[in-house]
Amino acid sequence: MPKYLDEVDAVLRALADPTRRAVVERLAKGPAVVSDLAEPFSMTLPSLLQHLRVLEEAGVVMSEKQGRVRTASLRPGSLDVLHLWLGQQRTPAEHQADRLGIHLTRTKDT
Amino acid sequence: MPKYLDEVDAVLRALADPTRRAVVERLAKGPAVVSDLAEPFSMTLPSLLQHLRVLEEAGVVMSEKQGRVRTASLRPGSLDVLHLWLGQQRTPAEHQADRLGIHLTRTKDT
DNA sequence: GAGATACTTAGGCAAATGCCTAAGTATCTC
DNA sequence: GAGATACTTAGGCATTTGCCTAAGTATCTC
Repeated sequence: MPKYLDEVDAVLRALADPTRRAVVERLAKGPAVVSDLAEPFSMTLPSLLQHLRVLEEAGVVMSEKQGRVRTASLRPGSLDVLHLWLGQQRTPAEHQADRLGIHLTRTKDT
Repeated sequence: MPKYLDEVDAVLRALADPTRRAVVERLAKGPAVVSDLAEPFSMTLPSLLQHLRVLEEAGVVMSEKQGRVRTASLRPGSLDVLHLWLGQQRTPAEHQADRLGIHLTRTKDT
């Protein structure tokens, strides 16, 4: 697997979990201290920290400890690889639609 | 979890697996018959079919059976929700950069 | 209609994942 | 420096995931 695809893999794995996405959504609004980050979840601190570690290893989140407090934040641009990958998975029909400026609406009944 | 987030969840879960991403990459080039789809993978047909089912349930792939042959294809626009979600996870700094037309390069040593 | 094809279903199993409790360790506060 | 804080590490456990083999079922081909 090429180097950039490893990154896509790590990022997608990280984002595949709802808890981790919630963390990302929270951090998109700005940095947060670990305990504050954990507060809204019905989950123990160690569990949430594990999620945070996954996000960090995927390069999506970074964190720094000052004293006994660890502050986490989103790593800017870390999700760009996903946009890139997604862009490559467009069907010929979609490329065609792009050229015509048409927006295809999906038909999915749920 | 709001309705659209369920979709994000399903799509991200589906794309979190390398085999399933490879299938998507293949289908981005055009529809394919199940057995042809399975051929490049060192995996039994039933295993690959399971992946295909996950992709279908996530709405990323659709398939149709004619006779004894099932043809799978990407469902156009199914990945749009991801673009949408990704767009919402931009940091204030990134929004700022957008306005200035600056492309942030990530510093990651590996 | 007998055999080959192309899936499909069912069941099982090992490894990965997500979560928890319990017990640290390092700082901070008084 | 004693107790409170804020993580951190370690270990365990149930569920989910990804994969397999074996045994169907529905076409197609001759």
